[in-house]
Amino acid sequence: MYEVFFQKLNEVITLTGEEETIFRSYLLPKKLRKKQYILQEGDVCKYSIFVEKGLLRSYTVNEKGNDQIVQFALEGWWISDMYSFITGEPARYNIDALEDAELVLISYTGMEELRKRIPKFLEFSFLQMRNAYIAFEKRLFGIVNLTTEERYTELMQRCPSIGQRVPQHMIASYLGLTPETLSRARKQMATKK
Amino acid sequence: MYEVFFQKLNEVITLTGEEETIFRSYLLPKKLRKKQYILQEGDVCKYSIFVEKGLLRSYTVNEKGNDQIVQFALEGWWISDMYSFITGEPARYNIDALEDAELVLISYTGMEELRKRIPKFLEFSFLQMRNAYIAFEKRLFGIVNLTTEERYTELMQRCPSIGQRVPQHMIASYLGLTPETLSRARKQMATKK
DNA sequence: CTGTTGCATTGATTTTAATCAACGGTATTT
DNA sequence: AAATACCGTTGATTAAAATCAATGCAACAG
Repeated sequence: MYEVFFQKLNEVITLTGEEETIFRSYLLPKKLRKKQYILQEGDVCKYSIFVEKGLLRSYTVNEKGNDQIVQFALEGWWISDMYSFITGEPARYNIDALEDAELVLISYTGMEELRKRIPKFLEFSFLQMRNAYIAFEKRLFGIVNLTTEERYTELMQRCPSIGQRVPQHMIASYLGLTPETLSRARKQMATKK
Repeated sequence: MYEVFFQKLNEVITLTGEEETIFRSYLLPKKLRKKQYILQEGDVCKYSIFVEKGLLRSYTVNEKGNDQIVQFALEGWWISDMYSFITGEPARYNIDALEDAELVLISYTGMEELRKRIPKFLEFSFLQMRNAYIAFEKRLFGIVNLTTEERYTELMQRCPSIGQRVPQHMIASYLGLTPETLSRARKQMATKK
């Protein structure tokens, strides 16, 4: 159990057997069926979520009733409403499963205790957060500086599996486009080549 | 010296006198005149930069020759090209002073050693990174979900001093707008009220 | 098998912001 | 003090994407 989880952890830090035992006592397994929520807007985000298997997304519903996808999370990725998680305020995002999924949950206090009890995990958390920060920075850069087509191809190169596993209109939403615009952009790209 | 720096640090963690001494040995003071660069696109970002005084910005120049402002940094804020800083690759951003500034620089290895020698600083770095992450998340949310006017007012509320200290066309750039569009939006808002 | 639902595509129209261009005011420089 | 650069505003035009609407297709449920 928790194979992917510990594999990912061990890519960055090396846990002793004892540490791993401590770790396991904080982990909560959770299975999620397609379309099920793990977090709904307005609830407090109690857990930091690690995806062992499957595919999740976080999104908001805008005033017109459209989903605005904030993030996808494949196997080995983390997802949460970070702001709600650390402040305890109601979440602004929904998180649900786009495919049946197996998750590993860690509570806020669980995370705090783990960082205290296993200093290596504090280091992991720092590096993890730094990577997440850089990813956001890149995404922001892309939104400001790249064209629709460039943004789409960038995503497809970075995460080809997203293209296969997620319907196109959700990719459009993630890129901040309407489905129609993405469809036309793809057509453009196909004919250009 | 380094008053603001240690003040900010002590808001989060408490350093002993000895730790502060260690810290000081890693700090590099630097004064910057208005319009001077501390980092230019293509160079490697060698330092994590803390602003003691003054105002910096990071930006890219797009293919049309316009500045695209990524970030402002007021007193007490950190700024760098994080990606270049941790990978050693050439920076994609320029960083320069919008006002005469006093900075505190820490090198990459300096940061690493500090995190090792002073575990509290690792904790600080984690929390700092987490806040930066959340700030980015919010900004991305704003770009996707808020109108031009909402984004502008949000920024002005969050950072009123930016409005006083930064010319409007730079704020437009930060918000991802042309100066003309921001000017018109402001007019709109004024008449609406 | 048949009706329903979700999805991608395409066309026509509207909306929004970018672009191009000009003007007046202010600050800076020499 | 005169010249210059910088800045914000405004108007006219263009370009890009959103919106509205319709169609075809595939998967799925009853």
